[in-house]
Amino acid sequence: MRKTYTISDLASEFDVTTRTIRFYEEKGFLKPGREGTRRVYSPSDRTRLRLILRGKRLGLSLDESAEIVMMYGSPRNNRKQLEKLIVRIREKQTELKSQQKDLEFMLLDLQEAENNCMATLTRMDSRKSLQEKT
Amino acid sequence: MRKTYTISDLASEFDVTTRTIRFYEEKGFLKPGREGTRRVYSPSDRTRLRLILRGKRLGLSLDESAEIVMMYGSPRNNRKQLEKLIVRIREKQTELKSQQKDLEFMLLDLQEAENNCMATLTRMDSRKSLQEKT
DNA sequence: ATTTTCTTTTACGTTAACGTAAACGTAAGG
DNA sequence: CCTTACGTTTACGTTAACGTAAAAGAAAAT
Repeated sequence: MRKTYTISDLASEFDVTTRTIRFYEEKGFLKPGREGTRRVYSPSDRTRLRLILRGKRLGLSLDESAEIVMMYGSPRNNRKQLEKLIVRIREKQTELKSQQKDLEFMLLDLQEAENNCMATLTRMDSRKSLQEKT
Repeated sequence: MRKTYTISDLASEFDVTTRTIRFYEEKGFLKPGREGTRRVYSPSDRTRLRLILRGKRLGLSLDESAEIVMMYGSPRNNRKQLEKLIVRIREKQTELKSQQKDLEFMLLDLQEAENNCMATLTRMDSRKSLQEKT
């Protein structure tokens, strides 16, 4: 028997509100089953949610996130569409790689900032220990 | 003589509107000089803008971006504040490194998606060439 | 049985990050 | 001098991504 999840299972697992999950459904990013009136989420629903949230953490809009999720879920049949999809995938890869660069530079800047702080602290310490010697 | 920039210099260089730049000033992230009524931007203003926009590309809010910019601009005098700053810097570094992980995984997923697409295309090709042989 | 806990739908409210427009000043070019 | 281009402030509008509240049903706990 396949595992399923309630809406609050997912909400607490991913630390979002149920409102958020319902909102994603409204927008068409999730299509859970129903048990009577209650929503029932499959493992694949769960994966989709996880991927959408990952996209969000990277600063993508919901639409962008959802597009990417579609990308790895869709075994297109039509050749034209497949070729278009490949183009979009490569565009996204390029964007993300440029974002990687931004991240690296920001980390370098932060490292430098930290070093400066540490150096200042060290200078304060050495001055203090000099004073103690008097 | 130090170089300066007009608001539209910066707007066109970084591909944002002048409204955006004035908005950042309203929020206190930029404090350009004035020449009469006109805004005059220094190289350091320009750098701040550049860094804020880089933060935005990474999905940070303006406040978060601005906080980071403050981090590498501020030679604090007070020891307590310096220690706090170092803590914040390390927190940010941790966040960004986790974001790096997300990025890597998303790139891997996209690579896999691309491979699948290519494989499908290849299969379509081979079937086509078989048909041509009949 | 009833209180609490979870769920549902519907709908209005909120915040960030600008967009857009009005109404006006100024400076340079023809 | 007039137009054209760029600048200013003020203020209302917009979109995304939910938050929040109301009103009601169902199930689990006491």
